[in-house]
Amino acid sequence: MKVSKEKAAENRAAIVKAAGRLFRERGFDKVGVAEITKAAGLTHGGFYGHFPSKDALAVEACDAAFAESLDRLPADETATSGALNAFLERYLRDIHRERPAAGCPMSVFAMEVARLDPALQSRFGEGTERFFEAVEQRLPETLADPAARRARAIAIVSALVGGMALARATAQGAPELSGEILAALREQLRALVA
Amino acid sequence: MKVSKEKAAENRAAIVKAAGRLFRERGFDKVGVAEITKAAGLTHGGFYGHFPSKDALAVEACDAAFAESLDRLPADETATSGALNAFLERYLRDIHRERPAAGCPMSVFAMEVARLDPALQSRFGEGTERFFEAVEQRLPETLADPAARRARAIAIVSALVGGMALARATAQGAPELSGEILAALREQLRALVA
DNA sequence: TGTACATCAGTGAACGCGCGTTCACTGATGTAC
DNA sequence: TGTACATCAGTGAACGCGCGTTCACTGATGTAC
Repeated sequence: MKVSKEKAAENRAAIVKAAGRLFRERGFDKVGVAEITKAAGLTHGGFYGHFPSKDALAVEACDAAFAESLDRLPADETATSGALNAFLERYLRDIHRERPAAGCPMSVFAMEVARLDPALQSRFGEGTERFFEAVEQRLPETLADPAARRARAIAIVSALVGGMALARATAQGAPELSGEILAALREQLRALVA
Repeated sequence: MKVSKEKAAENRAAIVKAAGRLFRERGFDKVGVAEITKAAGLTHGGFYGHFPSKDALAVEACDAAFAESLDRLPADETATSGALNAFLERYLRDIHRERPAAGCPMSVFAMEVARLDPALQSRFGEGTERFFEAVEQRLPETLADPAARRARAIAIVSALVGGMALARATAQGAPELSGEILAALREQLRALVA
């Protein structure tokens, strides 16, 4: 049955939101269109009235996940190592490891993006670039050389993404190691921010 | 038709080898049993005479990939920053980004392992631990504190894994960024090894 | 050493299942008068 | 404002495809005599 334009827009947004959560939790391939629409309170048939394909939804869901994740960076962009440190601590918390569904898209998608839709790849690249820039802007002014600041930001984000991926990969099979990875990064990255 | 025991063992090894290559290239879910056995010069029907399931093959293929990758670390375990630096440079080369099929298993599997077979998860954890230890042993003796050495090794490996994942994810959609990531890590990690 | 036969590695058709996508249909919405 | 009707968001059955797994069969191997 038809539904008001307003309600239809809400339904579309609910699909994107559910997809963002489920894709991050289980990966693009392990979540079906039927499950996503069901999580949004709909049936799968109407999906293609909103999106041309599952891949197109993936692009929007990835974009939304990046936007959500960037919003978690300390709001003020002044170069205070304290604020950036707080962000790193938060990124490396157990809760982030256990709830990828609400977490950083790079730490869950990076390794499958290379094999997915080219449109998704360029959006992912844009999101990654914004992440690098955001971290670079928040590095303390002690690091004066612009090239070094940029490289430092890239190294920090790489360590966050790789560390979180390894911590999740070992969370069940080697829980102590998993916790140790997060602790080691909290400690070592402090030195790179200060 | 039956085949000699020797030939059968060769066939089994060929399946593991092909799986190691194909899984790393395209991911566990995107490569079928039929394609793997075909790459090994066989048909899919005989597969279950060698392995109880596709998951069981994945465990062996992952193990083999770790062994292969650890062999690439500088052979002598003395603490020479030069040898470790050479390994990092090699890890971060373009050729490694372009040929995941022969590369580090962590940089391709880490993000999907958490959703796969528990047996695979513990093997992956063991491989990761061996990687950390290998890097730690090769850190220069300037870093005396054992806890700091261990944390440093974990941070370095995390940055390698995350950086390679991000470089691959952006290789098509943002090629300049992809190259910049590898260059930044080569530069920044030098400081962490020295 | 030579022969007969049981074993079993490998073959290829088939099964069952899940998933992305399509489509005829439904009935509330929102517009034209 | 009220009524008739065209639109179209959403439904649920169905299609086609690929994949993991099974199984009856084949024929070379390797053993027993």
